[in-house]
Amino acid sequence: MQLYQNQNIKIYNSLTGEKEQFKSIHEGSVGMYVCGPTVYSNVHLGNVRTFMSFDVIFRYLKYLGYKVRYVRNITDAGHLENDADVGEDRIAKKARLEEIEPMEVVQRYTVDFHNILNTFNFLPPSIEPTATGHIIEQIELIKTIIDNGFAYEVNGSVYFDVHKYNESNEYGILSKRKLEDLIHNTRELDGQSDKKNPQDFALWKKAEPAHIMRWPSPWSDGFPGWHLECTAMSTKYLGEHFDIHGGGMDLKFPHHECEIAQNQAAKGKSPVNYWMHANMLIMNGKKMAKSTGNFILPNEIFTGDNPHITKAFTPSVARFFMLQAHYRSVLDFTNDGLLAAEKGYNRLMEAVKSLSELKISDKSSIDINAWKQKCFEAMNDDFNSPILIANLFEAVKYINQIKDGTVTITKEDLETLTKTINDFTFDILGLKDDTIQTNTGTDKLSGTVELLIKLRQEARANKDFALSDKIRDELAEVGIKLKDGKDGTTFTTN
RNA sequence: GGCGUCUUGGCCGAGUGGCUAGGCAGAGGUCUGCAAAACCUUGUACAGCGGUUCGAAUCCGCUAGACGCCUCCA
Repeated sequence: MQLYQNQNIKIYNSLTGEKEQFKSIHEGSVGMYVCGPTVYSNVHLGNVRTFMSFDVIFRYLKYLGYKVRYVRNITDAGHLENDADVGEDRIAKKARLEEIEPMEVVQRYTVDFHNILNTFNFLPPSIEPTATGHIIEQIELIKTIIDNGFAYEVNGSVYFDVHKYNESNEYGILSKRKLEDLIHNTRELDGQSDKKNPQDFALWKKAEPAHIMRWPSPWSDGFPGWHLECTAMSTKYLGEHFDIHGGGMDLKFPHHECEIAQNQAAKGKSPVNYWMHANMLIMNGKKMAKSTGNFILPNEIFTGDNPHITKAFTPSVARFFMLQAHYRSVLDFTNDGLLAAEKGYNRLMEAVKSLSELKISDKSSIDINAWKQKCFEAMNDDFNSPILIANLFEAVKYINQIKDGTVTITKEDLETLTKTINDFTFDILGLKDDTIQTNTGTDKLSGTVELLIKLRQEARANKDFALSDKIRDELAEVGIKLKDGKDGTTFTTN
């Protein structure tokens, strides 16, 4: 008996606009595809938030006992900077600017991406396929779409015929757009496009002579269209029809819309049961943009080296901060928000650490099993991590009250509490305890401060408060804070 | 211009047609030589205007504002 058999998960499906009961296609298994990054620059903090949302979803589904195959791709083939028919591909552009090979660009930023995600304690996906590793699959897919009459070749390039597709299918079904509206609102092109209609999108592009990333195909030496890779790779690893497809809100149109169209055109079926879209991360109330300076790199959070924050924050604090907001809400990244999150996070960690010291009683005055079920229900309700965190703080209060003796707990309930809070905090939310370690007496600084603490203790015993306060204040000046607790004095550095 | 989302107390941020979200800050208290820390208790709310309803912050309409997409983006 797996946990998931007792839990009713509801997922907000972007396709229908409603929360729906989750039921996997194959009993006990879940296939989930998430659009990964294009590796042409350092990973954006907004990317981190999106992938974090799906990391938590992945963790929860696994925790419930599902066998989850989580596929997240790396887009390493260059794609054009715009959907008009011209422009440079972004990886090639970066390669030119930095005077390195396109594949060096790809390698550099793939490594950066993995480093940052590791720092944030992400679980690796089950499969992380690359676009350039699936050129053959993409070419085969194009052939099928051409054979089915939904694509045409012009001058070595192949385009998806959106108008033709719309006659028998619904282009815009996901993003709630109408083709006629799109036609009216499309900006004028310069007339140099090979497309029949501006709404058509490229499945294959013939490469200009200077273009380095190129592959042979029946139509030309060229490269695949951006939307195609996800269709090819999701189909290869999850099948023509799978459970969950996720990504950032901004991918809804045109990217995911085109994926649906490609799948319908090639296989005659909609690819996905549940479409999930994570909302945007903004900063100080505005869109993050390098150009305006309203921008922060993930790494700068850990070093504090950015004008928008006043200090460094640990990865878990940043993670905790993000998970305090629901994945479908816009989240405003601010220094004050981080500061508040840090305090809350520390309080949670302190409580978790003190679980082993709690005294047990014959009776419990609190209902731990009801509390535990509330934790599950929070996650069952469209992966509501903020509600889960609120529940965790309810447990923090219990823990402190048990310490105070105003609440009692039995041995069995304490075991349930301990397991549940640990599972949800660390396994499901993916937090780590990276609170500042108090002294352990293992290094020279600790030994020295321990000595001062002892001297202060003696001064206090002798009522020499002038000396004891001097020790405390001057240590504080060099950044060592003393904390007087019930079991003696500890210190923290900053 | 088109499409869509959102507007909650000092700040962040959940949620529901009638019942405490939670965190941070503030206030009161416990502890302390004093403080800090820690812990306990606790006030303040649903953008504005109409409507539906026995009852709406929660549903509908209008107004104002914010954001996103429509062009590469998670």
